[in-house]
Amino acid sequence: MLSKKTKYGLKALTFLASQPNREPIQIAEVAKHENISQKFLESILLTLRRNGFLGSKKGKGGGYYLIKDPSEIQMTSVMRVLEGPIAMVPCVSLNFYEKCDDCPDEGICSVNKLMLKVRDANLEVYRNTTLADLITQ
Amino acid sequence: MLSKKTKYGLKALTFLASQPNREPIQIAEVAKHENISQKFLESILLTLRRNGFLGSKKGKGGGYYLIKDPSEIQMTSVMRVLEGPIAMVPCVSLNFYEKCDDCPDEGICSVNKLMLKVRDANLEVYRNTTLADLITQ
DNA sequence: GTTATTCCTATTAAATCTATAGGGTAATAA
DNA sequence: TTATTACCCTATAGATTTAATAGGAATAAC
Repeated sequence: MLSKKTKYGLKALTFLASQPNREPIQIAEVAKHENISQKFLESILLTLRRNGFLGSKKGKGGGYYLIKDPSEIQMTSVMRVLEGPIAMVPCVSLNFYEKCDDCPDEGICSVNKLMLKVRDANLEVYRNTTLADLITQ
Repeated sequence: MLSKKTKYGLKALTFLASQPNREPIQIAEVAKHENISQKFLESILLTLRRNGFLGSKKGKGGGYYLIKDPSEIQMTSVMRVLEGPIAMVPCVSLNFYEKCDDCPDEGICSVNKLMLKVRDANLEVYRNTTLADLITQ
């Protein structure tokens, strides 16, 4: 299952990307427009800012805004920041590799074999989809 | 993340599929060979039997065995039984469709748009992979 | 200085996953 | 028939993760 964090984060990014300009938009406005708990969204937007997707401005007239062109934001990076590893098991993860402690040999592991295919298929989708592709005209 | 239930279930299926014949194999033997808690595995094998993947024989000399040819067992059905829906959100699920309560219109939802692609990519993998493909010769 | 807004930490509530406990039931061999 | 073996089933506890809330600190505009 996709976590609500990722779901909300994607919706927020899309909303910001669909703005006519890059003026700061308040958290409250995003939350209202996308039906998201404002406090929860607050922490999500913070994560997105810390990871280089958003800029922010404090005080009156402040808010969040995209700092890249939507067509330059790949879903691979968005998913990794919000949802975590793209691989379903650590032993096939490119960025978060870990050996399974219960598995003596990855080379003959059926789970490894299947999840490698799944990872590649997902990567293919995420690499070829940018934020710009998700905006409905 | 892939649940341990699915992971263990896949390993058990592969182990049973790699047996030279279809004689019953005891739970204890599967558990030992695959480093799985026997009690946990017990419930997983039960699920697999109820869903038509395995047969079982009680009493002395009993155990579990495959009742289909490994090449006829698609990963789509295995994953649905063990892991649940293949889709990451209910609004793009083929077998478990549900409308998102926070989303007014799926047609213009960026999450829906992205997860549709992901679902299709995963289905493609699962449909084209059978248990036979996971056995290492 | 007042107001509006983001920023940050900690905590709680709920849900899910993993595993264990403990026995019940059926089949088989002798 | 008796003992044994092994599957069958339910309940529950512990651990982890997720989702959301609370409360205030810092910053900027006016």
